[in-house]
Amino acid sequence: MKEEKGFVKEITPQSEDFSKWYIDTIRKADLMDYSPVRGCIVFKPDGYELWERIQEAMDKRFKETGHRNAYFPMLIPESFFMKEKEHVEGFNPELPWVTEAGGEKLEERLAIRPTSETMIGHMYSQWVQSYRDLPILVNQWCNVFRWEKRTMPFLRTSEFLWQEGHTAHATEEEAREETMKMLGVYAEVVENVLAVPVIQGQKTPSEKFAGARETFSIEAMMKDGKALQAGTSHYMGTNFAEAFDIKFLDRDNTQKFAHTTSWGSSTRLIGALIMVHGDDRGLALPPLMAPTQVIMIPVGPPKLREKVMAKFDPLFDALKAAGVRVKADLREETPGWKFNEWEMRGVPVRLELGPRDVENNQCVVARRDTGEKITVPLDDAVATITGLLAEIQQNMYQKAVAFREANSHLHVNTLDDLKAHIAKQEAEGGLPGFVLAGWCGDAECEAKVKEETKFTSRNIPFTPPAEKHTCITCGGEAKHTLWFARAY
RNA sequence: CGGGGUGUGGCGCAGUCUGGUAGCGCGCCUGCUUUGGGAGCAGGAUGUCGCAGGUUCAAAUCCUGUCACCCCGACCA
Repeated sequence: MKEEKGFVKEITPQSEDFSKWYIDTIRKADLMDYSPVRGCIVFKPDGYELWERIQEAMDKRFKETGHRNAYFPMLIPESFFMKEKEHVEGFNPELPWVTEAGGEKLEERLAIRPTSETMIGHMYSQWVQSYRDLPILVNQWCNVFRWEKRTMPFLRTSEFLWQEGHTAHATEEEAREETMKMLGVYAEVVENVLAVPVIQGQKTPSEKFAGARETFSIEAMMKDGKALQAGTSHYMGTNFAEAFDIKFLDRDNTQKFAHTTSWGSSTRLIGALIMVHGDDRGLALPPLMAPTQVIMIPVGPPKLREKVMAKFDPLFDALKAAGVRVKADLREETPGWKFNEWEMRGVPVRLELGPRDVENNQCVVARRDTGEKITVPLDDAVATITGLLAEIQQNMYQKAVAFREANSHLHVNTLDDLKAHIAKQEAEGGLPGFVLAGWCGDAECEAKVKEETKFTSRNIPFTPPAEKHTCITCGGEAKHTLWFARAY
């Protein structure tokens, strides 16, 4: 790896170097560009295509679970925010406002939506009269604005693209079921399509969504050992229904407030994808996500190119016919240059075909995840490659699981133990990673962990170890077992 | 908004202390030779040194002001 030529250097566990690697990688893979507006990014076609794959996968599951897409306005009247106290307090500091239009001052200023609970709550109140109008199962794909203090491409930008699902139900039971169902959809897509393993669990009260009764999240571990919240699902209870007057007449002829949920996942997932699979060669994409799954490169001197192309073109067509997203790189550059370029862009499989291969009726197949190169008879090429793509998808997921396990630490009993653990890892060049600890349920105990170690609570896993622990901070009885980590 | 740092061709930087009219690597363009892991040679193009003012015969360099961006904190999908 020649660094002076402008290529990425090896990942180091230190997050300082890691974020440099991250920025470098996404810039060289041509995924995004910075916009002239602070904290906003431009999605270039290669980056946007990753989002399209996520959208496609999510949308399919949403439809399968009975949801439909709709669209709500981007500008939200200030008075809407005032209706739910926690919600205003949570979002006010980061709202951009429209105060003037057509050269005249507006009588009520309008926020550019940071999320749509308020607007949708307002609309639902008009759509719901009877229990027969429920449930409402609606999702919206849109952009939102949050004027963040610190931004990082994809992970946290002032404007971002996301999906937000908003549902209203007649009963608490049904709404709770919906909340968990959609968390499950997130986990399934992120694990099976993005090949990113996640921990499902419940957020502590201090980390829950502003205005929610309960928040659930999926959390993933990045290659620098930090946690990334990759999706959230909220049970709102009747908080928003009461604030926006979403009432219905039930079977028993009484007025009741609806129970609502919301759930969201964003272009942040692209960041997760990069930070979980990338390596010293740049991006690495799981086949189900890769815009290009197979890159075909003819090799050998141009004099012999015609002979090579006689075998190259039919193979290209055969792969295409088999449903593989294949691309041919016929540029004049030297092969080595092209190999590196496509590795950096994360293409899972490279196929080389040269004069020697034509002679032996074979081709050379290289996989991005392991670097392994194999020779395959031309007749078997399509079957081998489709099989290989599935195998790479699996392997990348398994590798990510193994990485997370290796950097997860169970049974940290006290704050001193945690500090010793962090010091030890830092001294040895390891990653502090995730830590599982008991917690008494007191917000002050939780806050103290953050103050002293910068580890924040991630979530209470649904499947905690059976043995009970004491609270990491106060040593009292642990009501919950909690994942702690440094987080993005 | 507190603490620190940086602004020099498309990208990354040197030059600033000690003023003398701008340089390096990558990239880009042209030509020839190359092509199974980031090619070689030759030639070429690209800068009002963040902005404004000041000092000086002379400012990227010194002084004053200002803007922008980045990093560390508080906030967050």
